[in-house]
Amino acid sequence: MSMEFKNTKSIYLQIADNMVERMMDGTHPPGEKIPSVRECAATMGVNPNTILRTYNDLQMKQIIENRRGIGYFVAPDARDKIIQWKKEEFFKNELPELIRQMIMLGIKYEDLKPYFEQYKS
Amino acid sequence: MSMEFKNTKSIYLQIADNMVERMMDGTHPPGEKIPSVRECAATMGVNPNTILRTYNDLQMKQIIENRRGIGYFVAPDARDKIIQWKKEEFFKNELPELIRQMIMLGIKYEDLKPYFEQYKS
Amino acid sequence: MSMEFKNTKSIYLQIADNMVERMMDGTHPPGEKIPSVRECAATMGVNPNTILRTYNDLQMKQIIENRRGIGYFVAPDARDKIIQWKKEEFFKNELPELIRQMIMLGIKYEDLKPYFEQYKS
Amino acid sequence: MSMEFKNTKSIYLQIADNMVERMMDGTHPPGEKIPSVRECAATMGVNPNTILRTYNDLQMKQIIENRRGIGYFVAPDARDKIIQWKKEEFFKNELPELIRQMIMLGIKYEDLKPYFEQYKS
DNA sequence: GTGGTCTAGACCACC
DNA sequence: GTGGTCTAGACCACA
Repeated sequence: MSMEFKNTKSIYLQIADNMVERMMDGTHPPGEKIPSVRECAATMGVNPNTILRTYNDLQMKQIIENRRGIGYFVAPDARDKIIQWKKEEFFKNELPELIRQMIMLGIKYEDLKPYFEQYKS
Repeated sequence: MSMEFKNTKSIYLQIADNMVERMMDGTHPPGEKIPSVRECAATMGVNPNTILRTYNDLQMKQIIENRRGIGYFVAPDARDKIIQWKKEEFFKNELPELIRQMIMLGIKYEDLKPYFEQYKS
Repeated sequence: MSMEFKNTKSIYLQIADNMVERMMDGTHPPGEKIPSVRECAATMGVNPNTILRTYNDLQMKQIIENRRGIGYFVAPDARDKIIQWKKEEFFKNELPELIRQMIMLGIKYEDLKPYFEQYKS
Repeated sequence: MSMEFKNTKSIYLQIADNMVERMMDGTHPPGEKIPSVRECAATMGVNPNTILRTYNDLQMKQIIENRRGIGYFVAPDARDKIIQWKKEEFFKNELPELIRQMIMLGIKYEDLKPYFEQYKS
């Protein structure tokens, strides 16, 4: 089984997002080993170098750590790091852009409500 | 004065967004001429080819029209075209992704309220 | 002419050191464009991907900047960034290790003097 | 208790440095037995293969000797061997690089003095 | 077995 | 022309 990728974002970043989600939902808890570069590459159906790029990226963000010759592990405080990183991105970049666009389109705050309730499950 | 660009989105698309906003806020009303490729390039501080790409893009979306030898003009129904295009994009692509992310970060619908009121002015 | 590389350090890091030195000695002053990835690869006699790695590394350290489709440029405050980075490395990692070793070998502070005077030119 | 390792140098070499220091400071005097591969691996919290590599390395430098079935022993002239080896390394490789870097950073010979006195104890 | 580096070469978006 | 991404595959050091 190989993952499906959008064409609008580079694969290695989509995989990073995917890994991050799996850390947040408990599939890869803090301190645990994540799949090896080669294994992950096989699973995702991409080149090992692509995964290496993903892992490098996450390592730089201090979300995963590398133990030489053993593999990559989820950092103990990975969740904090992720939330901090994503929230910053959300409030600094995405939300203002979102609001700007909604104003332009005449969409009001209240108009969003039904879309949120749909996901309340 | 040259425009500021983010590195996460291509310049010609950022300029397109910019033009579209100026059409929506009345700076470039329907039927009016917009700046020539060269002039716009100079204003923005970018390569004329980049502007050309922006204008081509907007022309394909039927938001602007080209009168050979004279220049580019805002289409009579530009506003409708823009709203139709952007709304579709918003509800189909952006909103679901937004909600997914907010759930992951534990941000609630109500948390957005203050950000909207801030822009009510 | 291709650069000479040691075997103890990866090529892309040796090239990074090389570039940094050229920024410090004025060959690549702040704000100036540095050789394109391909050009530099040809000069150094290595694969373009290797240079790309080097440049990515320097970009992350905010020593060089990227202007889309145009090339890489030395950051305005590159010198400060470099000195800050290298000094930190020097006093935190290298110097203590150096002193520890000198003590073990019975080399005294004064023994270093002649080696420094040799480079006074 | 497991040893702390830097990521910039291979573990087996860091352990070698550690052993060498303990020979110089008298913890492991010439002729004495050093901990077995397994014991050392347990103490350090690493894979026995890693220790084996360390011991092989030191054996090749004639700093330790292997008596089959008994264990590894500090060579009678270990101290001389170490000093000879380290001094050569120091003056040939490390010192020139050190000086080059200090010049680039504008650090002078005299600036080092306080750091040495601090360790005089 | 693990990751890290490097090459060669392709294809793409962008300026 | 510029950089960015991806693949395929080799070789290495390390655990």
